[in-house]
Amino acid sequence: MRNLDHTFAALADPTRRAILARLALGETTVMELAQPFEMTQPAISRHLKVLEDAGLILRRVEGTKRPCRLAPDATREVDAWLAMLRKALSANYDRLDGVLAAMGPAKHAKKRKGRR
Amino acid sequence: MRNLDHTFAALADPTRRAILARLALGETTVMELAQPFEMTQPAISRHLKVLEDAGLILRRVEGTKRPCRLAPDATREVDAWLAMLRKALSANYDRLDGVLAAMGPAKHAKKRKGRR
DNA sequence: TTATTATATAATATTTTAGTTATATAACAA
DNA sequence: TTGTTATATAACTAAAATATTATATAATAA
Repeated sequence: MRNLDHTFAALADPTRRAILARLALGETTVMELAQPFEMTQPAISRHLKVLEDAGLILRRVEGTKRPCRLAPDATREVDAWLAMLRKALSANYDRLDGVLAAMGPAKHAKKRKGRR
Repeated sequence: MRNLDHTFAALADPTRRAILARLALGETTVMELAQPFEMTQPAISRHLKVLEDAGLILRRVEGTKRPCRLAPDATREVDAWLAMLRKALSANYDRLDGVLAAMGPAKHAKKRKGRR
């Protein structure tokens, strides 16, 4: 799951998320991406490399430009992993639900030693 | 969106994802969490703090123990953000679909200057 | 050819992260 | 009270990430 590391890490940076949000509107060049940020062009190039390595964007060559776009299956792995968590959460919720139902009202004091 | 930073960053570490996967099975203590890892207890405590700050887990006090569990709405913000991306991706896909349909077969050479 | 444009890469400084050991604290057991 | 258990915190180190400036490269324009 080495790649989940990269993908989540790539998503953890606000500049990179902003870049992705911009790319959600469609393909653009590096310069165009860099413009709204108070950051040098090399910094943006590095961010793009991180996004590319994470599998979040694709780049093609067009003359001297390198237009970027979202990778079609960008969030697939991440989605799968989060789905696991969500499933666990709803399972836990159901379990709690069952426990509460089984206990009925006002039968809360169980054998646990501590306070609650 | 400061918190998205924290949540994604927390998810970027394999140890922390393993901890979450373990918690998906149910609440446990710090020691129990630490056991499968080749890592000291303080290291695990720090990971737990990161997860807590990211809103991914909750902790309660039970005597000398601090049982952890998944936060019920752990992935909510993250899910929302990723949903935005997915939506954009499918929109882009539909758009491409439309373009291809409009072009019909074998009418690919458009006005763009470069090779393709 | 030479200049310009769009982008990448290298060297470097700064900050952040992740781990370690040592130590503190609070609850429990004896 | 004293020792033990479960966990947290501090001090520190090492490694990784982020940004900067300076420079390289490759395509286009003149």
